[in-house]
Amino acid sequence: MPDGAPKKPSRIQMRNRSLILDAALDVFSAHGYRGATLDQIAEAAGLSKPNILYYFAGKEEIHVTLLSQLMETWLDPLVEMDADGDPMSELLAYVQRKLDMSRDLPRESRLFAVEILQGAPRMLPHLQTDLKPLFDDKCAVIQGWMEAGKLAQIDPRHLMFTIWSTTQHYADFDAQIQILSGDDPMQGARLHLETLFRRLLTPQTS
Amino acid sequence: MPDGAPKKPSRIQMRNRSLILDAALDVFSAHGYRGATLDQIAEAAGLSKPNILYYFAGKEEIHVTLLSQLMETWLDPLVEMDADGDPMSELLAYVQRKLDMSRDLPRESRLFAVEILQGAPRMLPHLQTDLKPLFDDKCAVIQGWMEAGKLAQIDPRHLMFTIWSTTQHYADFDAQIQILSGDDPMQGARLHLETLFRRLLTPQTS
DNA sequence: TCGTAGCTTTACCAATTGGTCAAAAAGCGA
DNA sequence: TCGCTTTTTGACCAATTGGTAAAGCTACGA
Repeated sequence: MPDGAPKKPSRIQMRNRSLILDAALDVFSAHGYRGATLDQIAEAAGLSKPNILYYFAGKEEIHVTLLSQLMETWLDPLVEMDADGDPMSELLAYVQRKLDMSRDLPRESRLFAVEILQGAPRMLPHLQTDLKPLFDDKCAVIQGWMEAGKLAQIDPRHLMFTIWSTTQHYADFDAQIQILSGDDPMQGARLHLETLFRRLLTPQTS
Repeated sequence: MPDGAPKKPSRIQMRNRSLILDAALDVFSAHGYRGATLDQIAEAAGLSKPNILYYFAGKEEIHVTLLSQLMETWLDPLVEMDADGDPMSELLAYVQRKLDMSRDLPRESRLFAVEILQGAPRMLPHLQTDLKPLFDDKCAVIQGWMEAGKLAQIDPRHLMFTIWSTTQHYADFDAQIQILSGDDPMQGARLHLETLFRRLLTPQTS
């Protein structure tokens, strides 16, 4: 029995674990951590509650697993922003990738939002170790672009906040947007944000 | 016993009801409706649980009362936007008022956010009857300003979404911002948003 | 000062919660 | 097919939940 061998998971394990995580994503993103119940998750997954606890040690482990997986997905669009590419194209492409995520992964966006809203009790370490260095790095890249005259001057950190808030808003506040928006909001959002950030970032040759 | 007389509330009633609502704002904004418990609210208010239920019929009534009161406060900055004022000043002032609310009333902002995030189950009627007409009205005003050449052209509805998301972000995602922001974020936000919306809305005389 | 309306508390529900356990069932390699 | 591991289940538990009932306390006008 070599101690480090984690024993590859069976097909059943793979299937049920992802069944559970998918159900948990539904429930946690809709009710927050405290508002979610194992019974809801079990029913949504089509499994019995004790069976859920056969695959995960407890409610918290499910939540933490979900958040850890999400962190990667969430940072990916920012990682892809290339310091050597064309500044305006890179930033606009980043905005579009973030907007795509709001459209394609609204549950994940809400899970993230509700966690931060509640003070990020289970995610502060992740934010410190994963997000913070990446954020500082990319802000420096943007600062460099601005100093090179490729983009209009603006505080890079607040620029990032603006990108995040405007794009994620379409997932997180969907209920409100559905009420106020006439036609398909997402198509309009695409054009709107493209215009917004182009006007904001186009350098003025005085 | 004249039936329509609601009998003015005593001083004790006034004090305890507002004590409860303030405590409930803490708890609901931090955990959402399902995640909040009457015991938490009772402890935060410094009253016993049965005493809480003497003033409110139940958990839901507390929540609904809170949301109803909030709706007024929340719409007020938009109501104040004057169709007869200077367009650019009016819009920039609106942005600053919204940002002030994020700084001064972060709990209220989060209560609103968490309610919308979870599908606005207890607020859809309010949004329909209170927010929607006001929103349509103000969008028409902005549209008029743009057609008069006072502001650069952009979809007024998405402009409103952008104002809401960028300003409320500083209250709702405070936990994240604290990690990523060096100095006081609010002062930076003020300047950033002023620049942002000025660049976005300044008409280009081609 | 006393009575009564308004306020508060103690004791208590029934339902739901996260979680346990042992036994049953289902897979599955030989 | 056998025998063993993995998976699933039903019964159960202590703690917490929203809420109730009734008794006790307090303020305050007559």
